[in-house]
Formats: sequence, C-alpha cells, structure tokens
Amino acid sequence: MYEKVDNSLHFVPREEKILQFWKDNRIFEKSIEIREGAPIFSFYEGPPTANGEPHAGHVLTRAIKDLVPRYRSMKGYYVPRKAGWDTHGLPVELEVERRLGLDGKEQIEAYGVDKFIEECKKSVWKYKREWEEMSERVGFWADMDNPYITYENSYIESVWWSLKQIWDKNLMYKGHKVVPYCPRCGTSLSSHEVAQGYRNITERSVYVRFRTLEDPDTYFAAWTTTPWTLPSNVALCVNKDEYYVLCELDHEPDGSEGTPRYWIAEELCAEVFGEEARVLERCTGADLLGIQYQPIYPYAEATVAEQGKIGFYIIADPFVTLTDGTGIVHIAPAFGEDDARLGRAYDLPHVQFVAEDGTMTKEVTDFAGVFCKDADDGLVERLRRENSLLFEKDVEHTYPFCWRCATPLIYYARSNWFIEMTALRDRLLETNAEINWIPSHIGTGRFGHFLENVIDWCLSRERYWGTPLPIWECSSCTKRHMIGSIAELKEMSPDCPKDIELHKPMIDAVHLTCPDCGGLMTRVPEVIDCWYDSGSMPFAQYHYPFENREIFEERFPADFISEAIDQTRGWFYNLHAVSNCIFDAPSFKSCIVLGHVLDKNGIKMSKHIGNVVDPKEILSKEGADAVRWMFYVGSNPWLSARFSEDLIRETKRRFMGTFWNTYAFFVLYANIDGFQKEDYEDFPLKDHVTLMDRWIMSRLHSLIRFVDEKLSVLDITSAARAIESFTDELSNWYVRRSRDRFWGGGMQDDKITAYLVLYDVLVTMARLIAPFTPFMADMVYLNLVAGHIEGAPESVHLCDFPEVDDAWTDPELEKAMEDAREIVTLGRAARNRAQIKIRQPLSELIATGFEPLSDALSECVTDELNIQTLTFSDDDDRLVDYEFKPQLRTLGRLMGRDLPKARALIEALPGKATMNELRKNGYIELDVDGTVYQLKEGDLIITEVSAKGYAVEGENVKKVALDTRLTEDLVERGILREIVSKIQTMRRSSHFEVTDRIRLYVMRGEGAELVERHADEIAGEVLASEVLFFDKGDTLPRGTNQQTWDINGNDMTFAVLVP
RNA sequence: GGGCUUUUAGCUCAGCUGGUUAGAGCGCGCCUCUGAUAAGGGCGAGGUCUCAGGUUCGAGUCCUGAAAGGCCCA
Repeated sequence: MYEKVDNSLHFVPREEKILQFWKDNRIFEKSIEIREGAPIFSFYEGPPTANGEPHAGHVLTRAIKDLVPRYRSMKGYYVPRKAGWDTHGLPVELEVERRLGLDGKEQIEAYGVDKFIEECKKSVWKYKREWEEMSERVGFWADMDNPYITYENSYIESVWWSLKQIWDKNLMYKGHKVVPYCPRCGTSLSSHEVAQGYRNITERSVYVRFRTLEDPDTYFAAWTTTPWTLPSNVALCVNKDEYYVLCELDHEPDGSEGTPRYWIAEELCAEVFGEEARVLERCTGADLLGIQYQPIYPYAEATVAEQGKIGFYIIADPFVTLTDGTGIVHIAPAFGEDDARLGRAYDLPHVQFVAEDGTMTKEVTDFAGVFCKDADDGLVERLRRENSLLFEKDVEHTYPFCWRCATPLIYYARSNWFIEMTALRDRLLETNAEINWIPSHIGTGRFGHFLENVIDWCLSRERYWGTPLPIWECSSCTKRHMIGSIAELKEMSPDCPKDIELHKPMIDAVHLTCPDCGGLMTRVPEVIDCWYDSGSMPFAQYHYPFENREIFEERFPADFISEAIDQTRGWFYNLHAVSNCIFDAPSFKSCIVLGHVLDKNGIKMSKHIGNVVDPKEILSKEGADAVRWMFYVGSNPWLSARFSEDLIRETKRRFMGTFWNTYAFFVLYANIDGFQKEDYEDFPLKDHVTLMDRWIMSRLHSLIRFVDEKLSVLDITSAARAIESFTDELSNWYVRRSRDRFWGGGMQDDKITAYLVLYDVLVTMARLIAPFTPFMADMVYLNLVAGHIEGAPESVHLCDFPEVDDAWTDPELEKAMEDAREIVTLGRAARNRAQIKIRQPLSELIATGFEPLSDALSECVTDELNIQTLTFSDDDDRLVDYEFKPQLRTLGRLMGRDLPKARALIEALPGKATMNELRKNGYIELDVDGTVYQLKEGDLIITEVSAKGYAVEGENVKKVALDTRLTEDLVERGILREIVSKIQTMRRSSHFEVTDRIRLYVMRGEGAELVERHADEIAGEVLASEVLFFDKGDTLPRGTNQQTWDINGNDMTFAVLVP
C-alpha cells in the first residue's frame, strides 16, 4: 500500500516533514558524498552579509542558486557548495556606532578601537539565524556548518597573500583620489553614505572669462557652480570633437566700451551671449588644444612655480558635454574626479587651496581661514571688480550633504592606495569575453562598458573594521614592505605576539625591522575596501595557497555563479578584478544576473512605503516549492519580478495542484486495487501499451530531452514552462482519457499497464522536477519508490536526472495527437454551437485540412466527442467552398506597389470556379490595371469555407463539420447515456464508495421500457448487481435514495441502495 | 545628467529571421461537463502592441527620437 494522499494544496506541513527527513538522514551531505570523485561542477556562493535581514530578493537568489547545483549534482557532477559570510565594512561600523551612541571617528577612538572591533565582530551575526532559517526553509542546500568568514585570520591571510602578488607585480601605488568629504567630520564618505544625503538646492553659478596669453582681448568663457574651487584652477577643458566659435561683443562685462572676443561652444554661444555676438571664427575643440591663458587669481602662481609643472592651458576630454555652461570646463584636479583624472593624464600642477577642515588656505590671502563655501561671495566680488565675471545665474541641482551633520560635502583629493586596474584593462575585456553572461547583454553592455572605462581601484579606507592593509613603512628610510603571510610577519617582526589577530588595533602594534636600514617599520593606518574581501573568495575561502591547493585548483574558475544585477560593479566586478590581477583569468564561466524583486505593483519594496513582503510569512503560508516555482516559471530571472501572494497561489495551483491531483488519483486507485509497482517487475509492459500510453511516454521523454537541454544552458524558465504544459497534458488528456481503465474490478493486463505507465510517469517526473520543487518531488518519491523498490536511493535527491529513452520517443505520434486534440477542440465547439451536448451521440464528424489519423487515434476522437465516425476529407463538395488571399511572402516581391490592388481582386475571386481553373492549369491569371500576372498555387492562400447542413468550426485550412442529424437510434443512445449519468450522480450524492455495488430501482413509466431492454449494459456501467422495477406508490427499503429526473424530456425516477 | 534594461488584454506573460484575423493562463460574463481534481470543456467581452517619426508593397518585430518604470553610476 502507498500512503494515502491528501489532495488539499496545503503543502507547508508536508514540506516541514521533508525538511526534517532531510536533516535526520543527512540527505544533503549524502548528495555530495555519493558524487565524490566525479567531475567537478564548481559553484561559488556570493557571501551575504548577516548584518541585515534577508528579503524577498534573497529568496529568488537562493532559489536560482539552488536549482542549478541540484541539477548538476543529479547529472552526476560533484558539486560542493560552501556557504560564506561577508563581515567587514562600513555599514557594520555605522550600525555599531549608532548602537553605542558614538558619532564619528574621534568618539570611536575615545571609546577604544579594540572594544569597537569586538562589537563589530558580534554585530555581523545579528541576523545569522534569520539567514540560516530562510535558506533552509526555501530548500537552499549549502554547507552552512563550515562557511568561509571574511574576518577570520585564515581568510585575511589569503587576502594578504593576494595583495602581495599585486604588490610584486608593481600594480599597487599611493596616489590622490577625489572623494566625497565632510569637512566638519574630517572624513571621506563612502558612496552609500553619500547617497543618503542628496538634496535639491538652488545655487549660484558663474560664467567667468580667462584671458589668453597671446591676445589680451581674447578670452575663454567658462562656467562653474563652485567659485571656491577657482583659486585652485590649473587648466580649462574642451571636447575635441565639438565645434567652438570665436565671437565678438560690443562691450566689456561691466558695460564699458570694448570689443572683447570669446571662445565658446558653437551650440551654446547664442544661449550665453545672445544674438548680438558676432561669430568671427569656427573650429573644433582639437584646434584649441594647448592655448595658454592667464590665471584668474594670482594665488596659485607661486605654488605652480614651485612644482615646476606647466598649467593654465587648454586640454580636452570627452567628459565635456554641451548640456549647460559654455563647453569649456574649469579644471581643479583637487576637487573633482574628472579633474583629478585629467590632472594625472596631463601631469598638471597640484593646487589644493582648501584645508582638511574646509577652510581656505593661507595662499588665498584674501580669504584665508574662511569656510570654502562662505568664500564664494568674496571670490565672485573680486572677479566682478576685475572685470572677469560675465554673468551669474541661479541653478537648481542635487547636491550631497553629510548624512550625519548636514554639512555640504565637498569633493576633495585625499591620499589613498590604489590598484592599477587601468593597466589590466585589455585583459579584463579579453577574459570577460570568455564569460557566459545570462542575459548576454550584461557582458557587452553594462559590465563590458564598465570594464572599458575601468579606473584604478581605490583600495584603502581610513576606517577600523576591515582587513588591514599589510604595508609597513620605515621611520628612518623610505622603505615600504608588503607582508604576504603570518609567517613572514613573525619572521620580520621583533614584537609580534604569537596569537596575533589580524585586525586593528592589534596589528598596528606590530612593527617590522627594516630590511634595508634596520629601522623600525610601522604599518600604514588604513584597512582595505571590504569588496576586495569578497572578490578574493575563490581562493581565500580555502585558505589558499597555505592549505587546500588541489581543492582550489580544481574548483577554479567557478562553472556557475549568480547574484542580482546590483552586483555588476560589486561582486561580479571584484571577482573579475581580483582573479585577473592574481591569475590573469576569469573566475567564473557563467553567471545568471538576476533582476530585482518588486512588489505586486511593480514598485521597489521599501520600508517607508510599507510594501515590503516578509519572505518568512509567505514561505510559511504557501510553502517553499510554490515560491520557487513562481520565480522559475513567472518570467525570465533577469527581468524584475513582481512578488505577490496572488501570483504565487496562481502558479502553485496551475502546476503543483495539477501534478498533486494526478499523483493523488494514482495513489487512490492503486490502493483500491492493491497495485504495487514491485509486484510487476517482470510484466511485459511493451506488449500491452496502448496508443495513449505510447503517447504520454513519448511526451515524457521529449520533455526530459527539452528540460535537460534548457537547464544545461541555464534557461530555467523555458524548462519550467515545458514542465507545466506537460503536467496539464498528463492530467487533462492522458489521465482523463484513461480513467475508465482504472475502474472496475479485477487486474487485467490493460489495467496493470495503465498503472505501470502512470507510475513511471510520476516517478520520472519526481526526478525531473527535483531541482525545481525539491520538496514535492521527494514527497512523491518517498511514497512511491523509497521503501518499495529494492536498492532505490532513499531520497529523490540522491537519484540521477532522468535520461531520454529513444525507444519511447515518437515525434509523429506526438504530432498526430496534437491534431487529434485540435479536432476534439473544434468538435466540442461545433457541438456547443449546435447546442447538442456531448452525451447525445452523433453520427459523423468530417475533418478537413488534417492528415488522416490512425484508427486508434480516430477512435480516441470519436469516443471523446461521442460520435460514430470520423471522416477525413479535403474535397468534399457538399461541405466546401473556397476563398483566396494573396501569399504576401511571394507576391510582395513579384508585384511591389500593385499589391494592394491585387489583394482586393484576389479576395473577390469566385471560389469554386477559380479553384477549378487552378487545378486544371496550375495557375490563374490576374489583370491588375493592364498588367497580367500568373499566380500559382503557392502565391495564394486558399481557404475552405463552411457549408450548409453541418455545424462547422475552425478557421483557414483546418476545420471540422459535424453532422447534426439525429436518428431514432441516436436519440435512444442519448437517453441511455443520460440515464447512466444521473444514476452516477445519485451514487455520488449518496456518498457510496467508488467500489460499492448497488441495487438499482427504476420506476415504471416513461422510458422504463428502454431501461429494461438495456438493463445489463446500464448495470455494468453503474456497478449495479441487480436492476429492479417498481410502481409509483411502492415502498422501497429503508435508506434508499430516490430521485426524479428530466431525461431528455421524459420524467424518470430511480432509486439506489447499497444492499 | 550618462549607461544598461523594461513597456503587448484588467493581471502575469508568449510572440522565431518583418507577412495575412497579435496569442496563452488567471480574472470577468454566458453556457456546459464531472465516479480524482480547489478541476475540465466551449463561447464571449476585453488590445491605438507606451508615444511620435522613418525604412518597406507590408512593422508588435528594423531604424531614429520621446515618455514612463527599474538598476547602476554621476
């Protein structure tokens, strides 16, 4: 006996049982163990941070990241899955700061860095349990007991090793980077902090003029919203591909007489100077390169002279656009990222006249000590006095403010450590081309573009909770040393404790002895960008190269990774960057880039809108399989997916409900008949299979092929959709058409065959869907296979993925069945139209436009439609006329502009006459305004149309005509069917068991004679052991259910009883 | 502001290299069937394929531009 199946859709308690089963029997561990020694399929788990709660998007990520390894595992690969945790970084520090009530670095130092670090270390586990529970609940299988943790010494040591590789390749340097900086807090802000503080403000922008050296009446017109950076100006920048003009005005800025001339972008000239400007010359930006001008303020002269560099001339860069301003951009390399980049490229002088506290430096003599933004007024006033100011204008734009203290941030050059990614640019692009991105546009688009414009990686952070940058500097000479292992550290250090922890502040107390001069070396204060940690996971998770050399080597690069699209410049880039630096190779071969999960209205989930769906709640309501399935089948995973309970319920009903019911049906009848698969191991199945059996088996094996192909190229959605439509065909065609094979007593060969086939389909399906809906798959498997079939694995997840058996596939049969089903659909429509219900037998259905079906298939159709004959006929004159339409594909080329007219003519052609001509000559002639065209059959779309006396359904070629005439015999058979149907209804409403044999009473009167003549037939259908007749008024035994029906116009009364 | 992406029925989605009347499921209305089913079947209503130009005999599909949503970056 199989365990009785409850056909409700409450999957949650069943899933919980399965979870327990997996845990108790170590199914995950076994699924790995049994594949040991097999070829590796390498999967890298992107480490989440347990500093925040998991949300619906993480369920999608885990659903995808679980499916692929499960599939590969069942395909025979060894798929180790090591979980990991991302633990370092500023968000952790901020959370701890907030909790401890600290504000800023000074207070952290006062509190004690060692205690602060301890708090950080604890804080990163805040939501560990939530993450573990969510992962387990969705059936995400990974080794959570031995995860890699980025703050552990062994992990950090591997990171250090990799940094030293980079150091040894001379790819690391110290330089300036412009960062968003809060002058009040004295610290730079990370991008995500900056993002919190954008505000819309109105600010003054100024147009100023720079006098050229060669001609005192010729100027460059420039524009800026930050006058306080003008004292630090060292160059002006144009776009060399844009056009510029030299125009002349009739007055100086202050209104006095003069004819000053200005260089300005052609497109912006009229906007800035109006129509009065006379254009004298026109050239491209390229022609302006190198022209020198006078500094607008005198402050920088000495500083520039000191540096021995050349400034104050025209440079060019594509970043200059003509959307506003003048097309000539003021460049101050200390105060803008583009500026800084150009400063490096052109080797411009470094002028930074704002101090770390945000005040103007002493060089700006007029405003020394004034907060930079407050100096704007004075600076502009001076320009006005000196006639350098053209105009002022208010502009509205967004500007970042410090999220902590609301001070306007400034972009400010700070000293930082960099990895020279620009030197690897070409290799980054080449190795990127080897990656199979899904969807592919990521590789060429978003990610590819990012790599094309790659900038050097600013690695250092002036913070506390991170991997310490292992560079030591000598206090007595200029020596710098990079440490690459704990052993090296201990060897070179006179004061390294034995159990050194590789974190601030402990590591800062460790000194080295300078190998060059013997002096004392101290570590630089910075930690590194925590993204570098996660980019190092391919090797650091295994403490490579200090341990696990082989493990790393055989698992690098990963065959598969997947995260959401916001990781493009995050984890995807960091993995790629680090592995290119260290191994000159990509670190993953294929990657599914997931879209974001939105709410049911397509809006991003966010706490303050209050539309966040708690994944825990949904999982415990609808179950994990349902949520997983919704993600797989709903839309392609790279598109943003909407997440709503309704959607989950719908997809769950469509697939899981249908599949589960089919399974429950099988178990119900198998148990009634005492069928058990193991009792029929030697049954010669192939000798007994029917057409329907061969069809469903063929469909099953075609499905296996399709799903396997799609999954092997990571096309999850197509695979899932195919499974869904197969399930529908299984339930609503195979099982429905085969139902009566399972009824009645006895165990004939045909019944056994039906059981064996349905069993095979269900069990094969269980293996096929195991990667998708692992819970339901195992429920079915555990009941039908494990414990029944000797030697079968104890869980479906220890099985192999199903393989295609070509002995079963029969594409022609599948095609023919498709036709049969189409005929059935049309036939049903015809019946509906003629208002003749299925229970009324009819004599004939004529199908046109179909290949004739085999006898067996025809029988399937006649039975389903309750007709006596199915006839195939393509030229039955009684039924058809013809209509013509142009075959645009061929005639478009032939006729061109005549086509619209020809089309009208063709559609007006007389049906049968034209058809006869076409058959006789092989062509017809068509005269379009005097041009005669010969049209062959292929140039026309020929449609057969309806005829009289039949109910006709269908369009174009494929049609059916239903003969609606009723004979006496047909009417009688209709009544019989109706009678049987009503008695069946009574059986059910009396709550008899399906197998109960009944006593049938029939009241004498209308139709009773008919029953008498067909008593045996009726008795057989309704499982009646005897048929008795009674008269109105007779008393029937107690418990008899008596009812009167309108049987096709006759009032008839029946009664049923289980004796 | 830039890059990438999405936009097809009330909702979720198909729609191949341009081709004839743009499809499916859900939902809705009417009808129907039911001895596994919370199901099945038929019909119907519901579409300016986001918009505007262009190429073409012909555009949901190709090109240009715009709008709206999403992501990343500034």
